[in-house]
Amino acid sequence: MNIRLLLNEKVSAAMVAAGLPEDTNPAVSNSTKPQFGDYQANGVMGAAKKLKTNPRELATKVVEQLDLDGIAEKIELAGPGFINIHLDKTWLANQLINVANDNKLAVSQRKTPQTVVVDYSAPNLAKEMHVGHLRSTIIGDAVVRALEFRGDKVIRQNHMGDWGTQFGMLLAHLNDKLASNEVAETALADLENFYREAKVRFDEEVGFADRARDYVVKLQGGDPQCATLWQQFIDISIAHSEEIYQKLNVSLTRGDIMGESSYNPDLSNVIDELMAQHIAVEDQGAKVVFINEMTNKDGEPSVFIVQKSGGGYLYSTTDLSACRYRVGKLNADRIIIFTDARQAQHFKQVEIVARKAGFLPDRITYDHCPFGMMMGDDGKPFKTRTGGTIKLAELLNEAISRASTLLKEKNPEYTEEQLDEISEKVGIGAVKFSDLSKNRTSDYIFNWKTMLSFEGATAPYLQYAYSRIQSIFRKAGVKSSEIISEFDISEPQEKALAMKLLQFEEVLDAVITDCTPNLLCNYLYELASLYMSFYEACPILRSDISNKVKNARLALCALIAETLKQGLEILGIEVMERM
RNA sequence: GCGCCUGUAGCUCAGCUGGAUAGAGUAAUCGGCUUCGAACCGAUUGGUCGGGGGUUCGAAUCCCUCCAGGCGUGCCA
Repeated sequence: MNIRLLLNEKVSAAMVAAGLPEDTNPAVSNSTKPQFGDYQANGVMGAAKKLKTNPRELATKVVEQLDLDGIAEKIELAGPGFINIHLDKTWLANQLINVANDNKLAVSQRKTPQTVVVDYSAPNLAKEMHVGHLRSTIIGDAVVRALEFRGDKVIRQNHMGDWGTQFGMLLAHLNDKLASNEVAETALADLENFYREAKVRFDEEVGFADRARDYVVKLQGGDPQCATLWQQFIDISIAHSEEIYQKLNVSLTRGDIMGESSYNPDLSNVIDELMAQHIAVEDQGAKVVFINEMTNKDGEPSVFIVQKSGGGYLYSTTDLSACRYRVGKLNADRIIIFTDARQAQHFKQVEIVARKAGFLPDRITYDHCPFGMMMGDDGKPFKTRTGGTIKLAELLNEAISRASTLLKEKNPEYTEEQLDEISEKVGIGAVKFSDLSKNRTSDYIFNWKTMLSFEGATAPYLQYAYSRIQSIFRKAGVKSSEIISEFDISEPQEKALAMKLLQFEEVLDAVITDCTPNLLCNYLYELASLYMSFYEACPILRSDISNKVKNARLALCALIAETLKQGLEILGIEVMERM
């Protein structure tokens, strides 16, 4: 059920009946103020401008044709030509019954499901996951779950960085460690440190850099000893990532890993095809594509290198191969890639070349969803005082520990076990929500305080709303599933909640179309906030409340709890009976 | 130099297919627990929407320009 779409259709029909062209946009949206009704249609004014007629008169004609019998209780004409729609309370109550009786909360399912390939997380296996990896991982995961909830077929792809040039350096260093009888697990216990050691040797030690480069060539050539070393490295790195995913409640599994190395056998084919089609040409010893659609710093066509002068391949080659694989083998209808904004130009180039080469037919959408870098308080790229980055594991543990402290204060009666379980849900939820609720395509500022806050517009606020509802059911001595779905919308708080509940699908659609989970965060916060106001204003279990009203309010509570739970589940945030 | 992104309340951010009086959280101040959980609710204070032009009935939103910041711009990913 998408009310906005329904009203859009109705107003559109009225516009056509009033003599307007069929493609006129009704522009129905939520009303900006309560006195302007629940929804408003603004399209008449734009149409009037085009036709050079009086908007007010045109709006009158459209309203005459507008048939919202049973849906709206009042349609008003206001200002220069706004059409304000006040929805009918009985109609709203009936819609709520549909939501209550549907296990998908009446969110309509795709009639023709799409196959959507979603590329996200993609940690670099050379390093431990740090706070910068948070965004791609959790935004991607939220979009994935939203797509699945709507009925699309999703194929997760974790495009792990397991094949870069830096691996030569890491392998050389690991080899030396093993030669001096160290065990791989011990050597790699601290990935960050291991990487730093290798980098220092690479920069300073005579001969090491050359050995590192040899390792790259050997690795890409399939040398067995290299492959063994590489595999040890990869296994430990992956285990680390999986630990983080589990803690973060992210749905990625080992089966979703399709690292850069997976495309290695196909890279030469990609080059052959590009050469055969004369899309790529040789230039200064390298194989490149000149892209006329974009320009470089000299105003000439931008250069897209697909093979280095030494014969090596680059991430451009890998991404082209990945594109071909996703279209050809995975049958993608849509490809979504989450990376930071620095790669925006790269993916634009990949798309242009892939389309030209026929790897990516026009019917397939290719969405690169960029997001900004994390900055420090000073607006400069984020670093800790010691110059490093904050490890993701460290941030998560800190969040859990702070939640635990708070929880102990508020509920001293909890057992250790309960404490651990709840503080993990609260702490992780807080971190995820604070990141997911931002929609920054540009850079954003990392802030311990807001990231670890449990008050205001945070995950704990939403979890608290859910727990409060469960508390009411306990007190009433009924289960939410036993409540008869009958609604009585009389108080303003109840109407506001009914409206909000019925907008769940609208929000999900927007999240899926634009890959913006922050809209879902906003929505759930508003829902919880409306519930808190309702909670204060409308008593439920008090003795002077009639059974009819009591039941209706409990039914409303049940729907709110379900929607909160489902919405948070899409964000990968858990709810609990008590907190 | 060129390209992309960004500039909204003290701080962190929504809002951006042009719509009516620009919203939250936080911080500050005040009020509310003998009544369904105060991680809450209510109220007040706080804005030249970076500056300047333009388009029009109407601009935070679209266009131009300037300023500031971030990123990218041929052999890293």
